[in-house]
Amino acid sequence: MNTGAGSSAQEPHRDIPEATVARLPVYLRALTSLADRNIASCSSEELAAAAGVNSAKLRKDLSYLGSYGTRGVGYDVDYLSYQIAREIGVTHDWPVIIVGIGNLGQALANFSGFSSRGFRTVALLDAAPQMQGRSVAGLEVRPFADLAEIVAAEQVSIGVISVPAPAAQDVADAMVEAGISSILNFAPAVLNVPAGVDVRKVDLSIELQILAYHESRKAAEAEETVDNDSEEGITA
Amino acid sequence: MNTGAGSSAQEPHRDIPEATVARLPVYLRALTSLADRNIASCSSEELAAAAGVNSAKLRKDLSYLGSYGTRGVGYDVDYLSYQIAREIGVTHDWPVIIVGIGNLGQALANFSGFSSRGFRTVALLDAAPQMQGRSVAGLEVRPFADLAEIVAAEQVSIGVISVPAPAAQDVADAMVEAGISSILNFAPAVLNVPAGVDVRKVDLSIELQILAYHESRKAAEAEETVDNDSEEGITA
DNA sequence: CCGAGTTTGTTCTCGCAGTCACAAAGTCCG
DNA sequence: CGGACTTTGTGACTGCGAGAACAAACTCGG
Ligand SMILES: NC(=O)c1ccc[n+]([C@@H]2O[C@H](COP(=O)([O-])OP(=O)(O)OC[C@H]3O[C@@H](n4cnc5c(N)ncnc54)[C@H](O)[C@@H]3O)[C@@H](O)[C@H]2O)c1
Ligand SMILES: NC(=O)c1ccc[n+]([C@@H]2O[C@H](COP(=O)([O-])OP(=O)(O)OC[C@H]3O[C@@H](n4cnc5c(N)ncnc54)[C@H](O)[C@@H]3O)[C@@H](O)[C@H]2O)c1
Repeated sequence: MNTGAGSSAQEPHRDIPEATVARLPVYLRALTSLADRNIASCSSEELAAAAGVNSAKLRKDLSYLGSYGTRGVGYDVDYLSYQIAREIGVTHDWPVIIVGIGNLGQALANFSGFSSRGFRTVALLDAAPQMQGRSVAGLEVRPFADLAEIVAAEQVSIGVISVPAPAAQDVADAMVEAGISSILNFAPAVLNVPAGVDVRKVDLSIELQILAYHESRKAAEAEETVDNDSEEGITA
Repeated sequence: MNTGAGSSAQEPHRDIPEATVARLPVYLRALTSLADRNIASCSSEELAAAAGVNSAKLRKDLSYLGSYGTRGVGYDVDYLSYQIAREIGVTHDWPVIIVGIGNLGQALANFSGFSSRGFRTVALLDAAPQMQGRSVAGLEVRPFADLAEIVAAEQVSIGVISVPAPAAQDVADAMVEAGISSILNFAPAVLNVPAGVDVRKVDLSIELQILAYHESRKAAEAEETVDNDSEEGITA
C-alpha cells in the first residue's frame, strides 16, 4: 500500500464495506449528540447504545477507519467525530441542487438539517412557468433549462430529484449530462444511469408497504394463536 | 407444513426473506405500470428490467410466494399483481396517522401517492396550538392529546413521525401506548420501542452522506489517476 | 401426437455481513 | 513499580443474499 502516490494526508484503509458506510453517518450523529451534552469521551458500548447498534459491530466498523480508540478508555468524541467526517468527506460542505419544487421539494428546501450536516442547497429548479422567480427558503426558483449552467458554475456533484415519476428519468439524464454524479431520487421510478453515477432512492410507499407486510403477518399470527395456541409445540 | 390451522385461505409459503419483502413493492409498482400500458403478461426478464433487478433474483423472490408463473409463457400481470398485493397485505387500505404537521408533515399529507398504494391518511396530529383546527389536505389538524382516541376509533396500526428529533421518542412512546405497532420515522433519532413494534427510518441526511462518501472516493481516485496513471500496474 | 423452443422454478456456489469471544494494550491504584 | 481491571481491535464462525446455471414444464406449430 501507499506505493508512492501519497497525494493526500494519512491514507486511510480502503474498501470500507457498504454496510459500514451506511452506518458511519449514524455514528457521526450520535457523536454530535454526545458532544452537545459536553461528553468528551465514550466507550464503544455507550456509543453503540446511542446509535442503536451492537457494540461489536460498531468497533468493527470503526476499525475499518483505523485505530482511533484507546484500550481501557474508549473514544475521544471530538477526535472520532472528525475522523468519521473526514472519511465520509463532509469536513467541507457539498453543494446540492433540488429539481422539482412542489410539495416535497419545498419541504426539502426549507429543511435546515441539510446545511448543518455538510450540505448546502445552492439552487432550486423547476420546469413549471408559474414557479419561476418565486422565492423558497431564501432561494429563487430557477428554470430547469439553467441546470447545466448552475452545475458548472457551482461545481455541483449531488442532485436531488423530487419531480413526478414520469419526469424523473428525463431529469436524471439531464443531471448526468450536466456533470452530476450522485443522485438522491424521491420519485417512485427506476432510474437508468451510466456507470460511475450513484443513485440512492427514498421511497415512502415502499417503506409503508414493508410495514404493512409485517403488520399483516402480526395480525395473521395473532389470529392463529387464538385458533390453537399450542401450535409451536406441534411444529417444533 | 399446514399442521392443521388452515384458518385463512390458501396459506402461502411462510418466512419470506427481508430482502425479498423489500423488493415486492417494487415489483408491484412495475406491474401496475405495465398494466397501465395494457400489457397483460410479461416474462421475468421484462419485469426484472422494469423493476431494475436481476431476473434470476426476481424469479427467486416470486418463488417464495408460490408458483404463479407459467413456464414457456411468463406471468399474468393482473394475477401476479393481486398475489403480491395479497402477500404484502395491501388488498385493503391501511389507516395511517401523521404526527408533526410541519414542512415535511404537510408535504406527506398532500401526497397523493399514499392513498393510491393501499394507505389512507385518517388523521393529522400536532402539538402546537397554532396548528389546531387548520385544514391540511382536506383534513383538520387535531391535538396530539387525541392520539389514543383516534387510534382506537380508526383501528390504526401504522403511524408516521415527522416531528423534530428531540420529540420523536416521546411521540413514539405515545404511539406504542395507544396501540400502534408499526412506525415510519422521519426524525433523525434512534427510537427505542418494545419488541413486536416495527420501526422503519427514512433519513435524508444519511442518504446524502452516503452519496458524499462515494463522491469523495471518486474525487480521490480521479486525482490519483492524474498523479500517476500507471499505479494499477505497480500495485497489481 | 410430437418435437422444437421458451421460460419458469430451483439448486449450487460464493461472498458479504453480523455476532461471539478473546488476546492485546492501555489505565489506574496501591 | 506491578498487578488488577477495563476496553479496544480482530479472528473465527455462521447465516443470509446474489447470481449463474440447469432441469422441469409448458406452449405452439406442423
Ligand atoms: N410529497 C411527498 O410527501 C412525497 C412523498 C414521497 C414521494 N414523493 C415523490 O416526490 C415527487 C414529487 O412529489 P410532490 O408531492 O412534491 O409533487 P408536486 O407535483 O407537488 O411537485 C412536482 C414539481 O416538479 C415540477 N416538475 C415537473 N416536471 C418537471 C421537470 N421535467 N423538470 C423540472 N421540474 C418538473 C413541477 O412543476 C412541480 O413543481 C413525486 O415523484 C412523488 O411521488 C412525494
Ligand atoms: N423538511 C424536510 O424536508 C425533512 C427532511 C428530512 C427529515 N426531516 C425531519 O422531519 C422532522 C420534521 O421536519 P419539519 O421540517 O417538518 O419540521 P417542522 O419544524 O416544520 O415541523 C415539526 C412539527 O412537529 C410539531 N411538533 C413538535 N413537537 C411535537 C410533539 N411532541 N408532538 C406533536 N407534534 C409536535 C411542531 O408543532 C411542528 O408543526 C424533523 O425531525 C426533521 O429532521 C425533515
